[in-house]
Amino acid sequence: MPKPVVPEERRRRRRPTRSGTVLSERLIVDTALRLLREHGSSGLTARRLGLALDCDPSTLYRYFRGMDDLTLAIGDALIGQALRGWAPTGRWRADLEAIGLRIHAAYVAHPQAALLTASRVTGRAHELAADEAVLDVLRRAGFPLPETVRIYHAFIDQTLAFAALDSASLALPTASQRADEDQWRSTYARLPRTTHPRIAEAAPLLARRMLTSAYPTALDMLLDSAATRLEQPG
Amino acid sequence: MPKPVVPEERRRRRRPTRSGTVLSERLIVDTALRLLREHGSSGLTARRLGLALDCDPSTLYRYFRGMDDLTLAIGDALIGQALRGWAPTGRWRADLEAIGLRIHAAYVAHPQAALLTASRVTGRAHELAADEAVLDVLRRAGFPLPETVRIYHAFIDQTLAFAALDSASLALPTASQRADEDQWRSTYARLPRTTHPRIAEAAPLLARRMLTSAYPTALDMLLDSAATRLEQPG
DNA sequence: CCCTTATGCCAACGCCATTGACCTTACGCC
DNA sequence: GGCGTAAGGTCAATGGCGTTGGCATAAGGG
Repeated sequence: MPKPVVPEERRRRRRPTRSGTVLSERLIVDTALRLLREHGSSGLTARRLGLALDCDPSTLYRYFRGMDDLTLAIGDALIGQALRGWAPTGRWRADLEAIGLRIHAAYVAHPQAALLTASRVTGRAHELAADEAVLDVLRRAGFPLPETVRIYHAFIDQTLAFAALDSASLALPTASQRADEDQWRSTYARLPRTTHPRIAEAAPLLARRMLTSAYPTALDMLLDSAATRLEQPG
Repeated sequence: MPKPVVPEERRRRRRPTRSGTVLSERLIVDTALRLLREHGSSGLTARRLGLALDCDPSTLYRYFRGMDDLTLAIGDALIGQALRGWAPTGRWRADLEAIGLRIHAAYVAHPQAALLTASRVTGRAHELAADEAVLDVLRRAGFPLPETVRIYHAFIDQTLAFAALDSASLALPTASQRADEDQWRSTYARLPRTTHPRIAEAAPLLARRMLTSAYPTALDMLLDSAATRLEQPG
């Protein structure tokens, strides 16, 4: 049977590690984020984390049931970070845009971590707070309940989905991340007009646009559609 | 130095494995897809693949440079499957809807494999064909070139992003995949009305809707926005 | 101040991908 | 039809991984 994990708020004894550092959930998560940034999305290992914290890898199991549990904690930290200090303005479209862009930005700021967590539903505190905020904005805007739920679902999943996708390309090892303008040119602009005429004519525009995230555009289009329905119900 | 890999079309000798089966790229990829389905997205290992094919794990390195190379081959197979047999109807909105849903469906039909490949850009033949098709539909519909590129980018990334996200939840080990209605009830419906009033009032609707993919909704909203712009340029 | 037990540490297990050396047999050539 | 070559299957080994059970020790409540 696995060792029991004591929840952070119940922790009484704080016994320092042999080298003197005192562990905590917070410290572990922060260190994990650093390792992810430094060693890539597969660079977070119990052994490495133990090395970085100067403790035995097995000690981590006093704080998390396993690496997967730690992963979820990392995800919750990202969401918490995204909404810290946010407050609604009362203008529903601006508020939703802000929430979406903030969450997306928080994930993309830690692409290696986002890759591991963006598609996990944690049900933890920060995530619930974000959901409540989105629903509240929509209800106050005047959307009926079924429409609110419909839009909420599309909104939140689209945000997380783009966060994961955009993180994936950012987290690639820099060797294969020559996905800059030159890379796009060499892949798309050299296609012969005879076989791929549409790509050929669009190549310069594509080369410029594909370097950026499509999330802001997709978000605007989603909000366009919602606004139309608010004006013309049914 | 790693062993050289002979491309499939150059293969001359077909030496059977000790148990008599004759290997090929095709056979390996198909077996890999089966293993992924049976053992989950982390269940594809060289050892297991060797066991299933009745060959030594190291034999696989005669066919692929490594497991990552095999992963890309799997992704290529999925894309090919998505496009097989599609033809445009001339109605732009229906065509885009069909392309999006087909790609999304092909990935989600192999969620464990999709998880590994959906966010990898290959630039290979089938992917280029899909891009050309989307651009062609938009241009024929009458969108100006910059608008075409803008919508294309949002459309294709939205499709892939949702494919990855939806695959992720489908591919979870069945133990933690109690994300059915009961799970949603226990997570969301038990939140007190005092702290999370919006979630509380929406809980029944949420429990039903969150079980399905938000992609069709998000796709419709994107196409709504595009249609509006086509009618009212600028 | 003492006892309990939380918490850190150690050693070990069974996985994993990958490699280099070896061997055997299918095939192209004469 | 036989033969030499090298393609391709196999073996053994390396160093990494997550995770566990047992153990020692010191923190902190009483």
